[in-house]
Amino acid sequence: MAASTPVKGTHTPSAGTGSRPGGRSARVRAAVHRAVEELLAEEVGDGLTIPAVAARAGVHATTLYRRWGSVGELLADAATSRFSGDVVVPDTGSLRGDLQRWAADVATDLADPDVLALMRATLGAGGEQGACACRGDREDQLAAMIAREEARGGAVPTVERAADALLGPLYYRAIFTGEPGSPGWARGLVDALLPD
Amino acid sequence: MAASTPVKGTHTPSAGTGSRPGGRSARVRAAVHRAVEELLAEEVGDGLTIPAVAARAGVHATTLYRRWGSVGELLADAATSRFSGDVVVPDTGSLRGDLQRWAADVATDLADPDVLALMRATLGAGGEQGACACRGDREDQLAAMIAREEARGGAVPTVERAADALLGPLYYRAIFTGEPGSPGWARGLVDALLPD
DNA sequence: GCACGAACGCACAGATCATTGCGTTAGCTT
DNA sequence: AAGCTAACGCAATGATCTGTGCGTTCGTGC
Repeated sequence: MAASTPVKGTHTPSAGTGSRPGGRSARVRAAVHRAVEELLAEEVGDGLTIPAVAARAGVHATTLYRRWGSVGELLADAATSRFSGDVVVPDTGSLRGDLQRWAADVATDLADPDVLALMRATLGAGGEQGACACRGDREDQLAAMIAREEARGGAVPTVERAADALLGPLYYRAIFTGEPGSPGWARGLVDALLPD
Repeated sequence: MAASTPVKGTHTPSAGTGSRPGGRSARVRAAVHRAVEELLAEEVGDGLTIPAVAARAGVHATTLYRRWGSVGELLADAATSRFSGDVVVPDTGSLRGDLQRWAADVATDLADPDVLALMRATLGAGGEQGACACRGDREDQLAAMIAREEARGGAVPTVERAADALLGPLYYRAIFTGEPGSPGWARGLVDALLPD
């Protein structure tokens, strides 16, 4: 590993489903993802290794080495699977209502210690790719709500500004401080963003 | 490591200077910290191991195992050392000026890929302790600037609100998106926080 | 200067991880 | 229903990491 990363090119790195989405592959993938979350919840944190995950999942370690190659890619895959489609975009009729509801949902999600552990581990081992996986499609959801309000003819902030004012504090609190924000606090962020 | 963490209690975990702050210990500590940053800059990322750090620092691996015990504590220590006292609190005479200057400095600091790699690795392996180490004393600096303005008799936001509006976006962009914010963008955050 | 003790270097051993080759199972195709 | 092939289980092996005991070096206090 010191000299140069060997550029292993032919195992499905992040696709996951592969070319054969059939029963067994999907079953193994689900079991592995669950094992990752369970082990991280038990604060093994540092020493999350391929053999440990394999043992917990009831799968041979060889399979993990072949399908994912490293804990970094494994965590990135698990994070992608966990953070996609877990929060639905609300539709309350007003931008403020949508954002408040959505921010509260995100805050609740980020308050889960298991989610936090998964995010931290993914950030550490997954590098750039893993970091983006933790965002999931939340910027897209934000953009969707703003676009809908704009279609209604309302005054809207830019997506960038909204991400700064909402996702920034939400993720910062969850990751860097011991205490993640409450849903009520998250709704307050929306009030700070939108003009009174 | 599967059974139970052995509760090693008697090595200085995060103090660093220890009971003998003399020449050699400090020299070793500095060399190790530099080695950590160098290795992380070379995107070893995942496989940052004690032996690798030791070899790079020109120190025996035994020393690292004894002083730090694990990569998590080592990274937390390195992060503490790196993120303490690197940004000075400006004094421009106005809160807006102070915050703009300070936010721009933080943004510049967070734009360094080496700093990013150190933060990501620390978050992953250092757990809660490492995560807080990445904040350094930035909330304190924020509080200091706000307290000074308050002593001048100006209207000030709460420290909590300022952290949400400034540190949140700054850290979120740096960690979760590929592109860290520019100093100009950081100054814009201050304008969004303070009333016109 | 001199003694004391903490921190380090060294060599060794146990454990765990990473990787490969081959046989077997199970899902897809016709 | 039968063949084909991807994906998995299994066992073995080399590499790397983790931890320990002992002698040595260097910083600190007298």
